[in-house]
Amino acid sequence: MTIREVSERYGLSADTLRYYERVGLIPPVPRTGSGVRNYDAASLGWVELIKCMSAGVGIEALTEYCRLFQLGEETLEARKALLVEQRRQLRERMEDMRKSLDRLNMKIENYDQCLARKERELRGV
Amino acid sequence: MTIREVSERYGLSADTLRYYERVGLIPPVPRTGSGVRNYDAASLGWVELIKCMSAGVGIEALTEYCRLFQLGEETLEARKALLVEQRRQLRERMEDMRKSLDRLNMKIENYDQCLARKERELRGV
DNA sequence: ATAGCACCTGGAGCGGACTCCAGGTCAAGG
DNA sequence: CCTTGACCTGGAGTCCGCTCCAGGTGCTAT
Repeated sequence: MTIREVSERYGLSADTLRYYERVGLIPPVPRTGSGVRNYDAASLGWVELIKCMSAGVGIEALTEYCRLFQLGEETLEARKALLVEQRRQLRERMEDMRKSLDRLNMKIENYDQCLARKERELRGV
Repeated sequence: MTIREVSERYGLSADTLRYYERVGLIPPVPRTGSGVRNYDAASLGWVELIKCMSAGVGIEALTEYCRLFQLGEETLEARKALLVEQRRQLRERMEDMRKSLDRLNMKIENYDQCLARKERELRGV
């Protein structure tokens, strides 16, 4: 599968796909004789994984995960530890965002009341 | 209240507090005769607001909110619209992060099973 | 009077996550 | 053959959200 097809399938630009490979977010993609990327099922799996995870896990952790994966069975525990730590951090950030959201909701409600009051006053005049 | 005291109270560096003011995340802080910042209750309120919101809302939107606020009553509706739009975006990002978290949980569970199986095999030998 | 310290400003630097570009290669079609 | 178009590479540029720095000012304590 060409980079263009992968790009279209996952909604990631070709540049982004090359970037992911460059920095080691996904293992080297197989190439044709002339050096053109030819994504196989394994590569597609990595692309899908990274696309999904990159919203919540940083590049650095994901490259480390990819590196460990390529080292084989011996790194199973290290990989799990990495994922657990990333989960902790993600939960923390989500909790902060939830606080922002709560605050946003409070403020919006407040504006609603404020605007409704002005409305009534206008009609009362 | 000096910048140092505010810094300690909210756990934000003095540099960050100056930065917030510089880019207009909070309105100009009152100064002493010699130009030193002297935070009053209103400024503290802004600092607290920004600290809470910055986890979920971008700088640009927050500066715009601050700008509108300083323009007075006329901008009530615009401010509300801004908050509603930011809430929409925040919910979207949180949803993406939730997907990452789900995926992370699945993978961790998988590693757990994998490691447990290896454990059993080891004991079985 | 002077040393020391907290504070000021404008501007540069940084890390993360892309995004864009110039210049080059290759396979296919006219 | 020669052009065209998709792909390649390495490197530079961009945006965000800080963070650091140099050089300067002013209060305070000795």
